[in-house]
Amino acid sequence: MTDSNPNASLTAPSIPGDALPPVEQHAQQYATVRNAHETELIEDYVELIGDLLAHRGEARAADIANRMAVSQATVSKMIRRLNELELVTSKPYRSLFLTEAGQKMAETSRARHDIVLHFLRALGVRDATARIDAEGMEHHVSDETLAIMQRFTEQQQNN
Amino acid sequence: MTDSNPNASLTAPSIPGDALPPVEQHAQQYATVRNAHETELIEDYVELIGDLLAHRGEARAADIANRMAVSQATVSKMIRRLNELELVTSKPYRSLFLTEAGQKMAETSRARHDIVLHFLRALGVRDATARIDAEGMEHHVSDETLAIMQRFTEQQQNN
DNA sequence: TAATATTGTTAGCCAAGGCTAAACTGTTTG
DNA sequence: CAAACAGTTTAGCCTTGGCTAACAATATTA
Ligand SMILES: [Mn+2]
Ligand SMILES: [Mn+2]
Ligand SMILES: [Mn+2]
Ligand SMILES: [Mn+2]
Repeated sequence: MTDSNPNASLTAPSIPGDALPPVEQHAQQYATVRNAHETELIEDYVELIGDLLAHRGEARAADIANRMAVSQATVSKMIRRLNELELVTSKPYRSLFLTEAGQKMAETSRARHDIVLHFLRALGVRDATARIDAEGMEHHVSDETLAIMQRFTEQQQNN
Repeated sequence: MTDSNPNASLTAPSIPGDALPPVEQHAQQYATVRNAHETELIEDYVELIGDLLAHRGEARAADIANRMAVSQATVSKMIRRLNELELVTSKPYRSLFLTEAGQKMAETSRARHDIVLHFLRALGVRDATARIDAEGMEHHVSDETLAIMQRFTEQQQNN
């Protein structure tokens, strides 16, 4: 620390706000986020495949590419990975289907997604905004928070 | 679609739930999330550096590595990138400092983070859980939702 | 002050998730 | 039924964000 510290205004915290959390707790925050990032794309794919099967009767790679706004090549590579994870089954040039595990993941993800979306709407967020926010938030909401969101939404509807 | 469709239960949607959003809107959801992912780690670093400067007077690479639970090498590489983006200034083996742009980003990110954290606590989420959830959620909350969260928290406190 | 401990950097590796271009398969249609 | 079109796959590239191991610089302390 020199006298020419260019952030002088930050070095003497007159009003330091919340203190920093303990190192271990702080590290846990970031670690949990990194962890979520590893699985979230997988969940989005599986959830979308489930939705396409439910609403359209089939899930084609081209639909996924369009709905996600990524290239078909990207989808193709991801499908290979979903296959390796035994979440989907696929025959070349045919519709995708979900394995047991895939169906389970799709249901769980869809349920979580819906709770977050409905919560945001109950809060007063416009539908289009709520959909965008929910798509990202869903992967970072703990079970505890999820339960609270669900209760909140239900109470809102009983008023 | 063959007769041996293993997801038969999903192909005739008796209760199809919400319909799929229009393709363009759906694509926008995923695109917004991908976009957030590009900047969120940068924001976390800058925000943490600002916090360390405010609360500790200096921001060392080792502190960041400890608080984020990543290796020093990872931090070192990231600092180079923050330097290239002109968000931080650094001399070898010395504390980091934020540029003007860095300070601005730190403030914005911190403010957003706090609004989400305080909102979750106001909702009734336990502090430790709220901190973990906020760390991920903050990057996926629109300005619209953020404003609503802030209003909710204030009203909660006036009761 | 010399030895040791701490801190920071660099090099080289990996996986994930994007992309384009090119090849291949299946479907539709003149 | 052949040609054109649409859908799918593959190959090869890129960036991000992790990692470990080896090395360099600074700080501490015997
Ligand atoms: Mn989802
Ligand atoms: Mn999502
Ligand atoms: Mn933050
Ligand atoms: Mn964060």
